[in-house]
Amino acid sequence: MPELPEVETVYRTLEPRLTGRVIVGVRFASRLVMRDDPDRAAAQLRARKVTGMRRQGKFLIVELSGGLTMSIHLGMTGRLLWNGAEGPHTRAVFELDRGRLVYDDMRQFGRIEIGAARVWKLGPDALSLTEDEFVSRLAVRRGRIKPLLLNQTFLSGLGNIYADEALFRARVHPLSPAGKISPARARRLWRSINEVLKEAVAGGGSSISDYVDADGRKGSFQQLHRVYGRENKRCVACGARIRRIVVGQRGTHYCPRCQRSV
DNA sequence: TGGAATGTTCGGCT
DNA sequence: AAGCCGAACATTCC
Repeated sequence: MPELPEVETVYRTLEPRLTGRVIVGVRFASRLVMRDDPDRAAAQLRARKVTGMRRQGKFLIVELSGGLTMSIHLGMTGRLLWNGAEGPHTRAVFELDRGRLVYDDMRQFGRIEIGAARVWKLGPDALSLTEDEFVSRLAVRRGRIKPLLLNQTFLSGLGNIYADEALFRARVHPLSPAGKISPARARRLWRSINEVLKEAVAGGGSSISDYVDADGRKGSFQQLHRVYGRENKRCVACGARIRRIVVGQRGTHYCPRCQRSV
């Protein structure tokens, strides 16, 4: 479900509802999603006020009174639903003084943690990194560009969909050695990343299978994907067949005619 | 039945 | 050290 645009959309729909609310009760229903002692974690959260919220990469960070922080990663199928109904995959419920927040996660790859330990390890957010910074960080890298874009310590927020979409827009082959991409093309890639992320946020994210925002609404950006999920379809730019290969164990979609700079 | 799915982490190897 | 690979995590869908 969640790459930067989807998490940003959840953030935007949730932040106005959550800020200022007081947590009156917490229930964790999964030891996978909450790895610490769930009773202890619930006790730590209870009676705290939400003082603010932010997003870094694919993490949502909830700031609480008393200096406590809770970080939430939606994994692959996590959903945060404002006043949502509980279902078979509900893994946590936060009761607030007004309203409730339901965390639903079919595959349970998501995590809710007290503190922000994993957030400190992230690289710069994909939407806050400057063009010059991106180009210089890229130049010293040895590996291939696609796995690098998915590496959250290099850049945080990009996932499989937007990595493929950004590479297509910049006409960069996913197997290109990152350090050998010319500065001009690296700048174009930075602009493509920014462009596709901002357009996706404007479209409310991509709903491939089950992503919805905190109000249960689907995104629309999947309709504008140019390569992701379009294997064997015509390239929107040149008409060639979109190809799917596996890179770093992830399905990777690209146009063999447009993306030649290996 | 096998494979794939918007993600991350860990161990092993070079 | 960096980077690559495979496996693992859990569940559903085609």
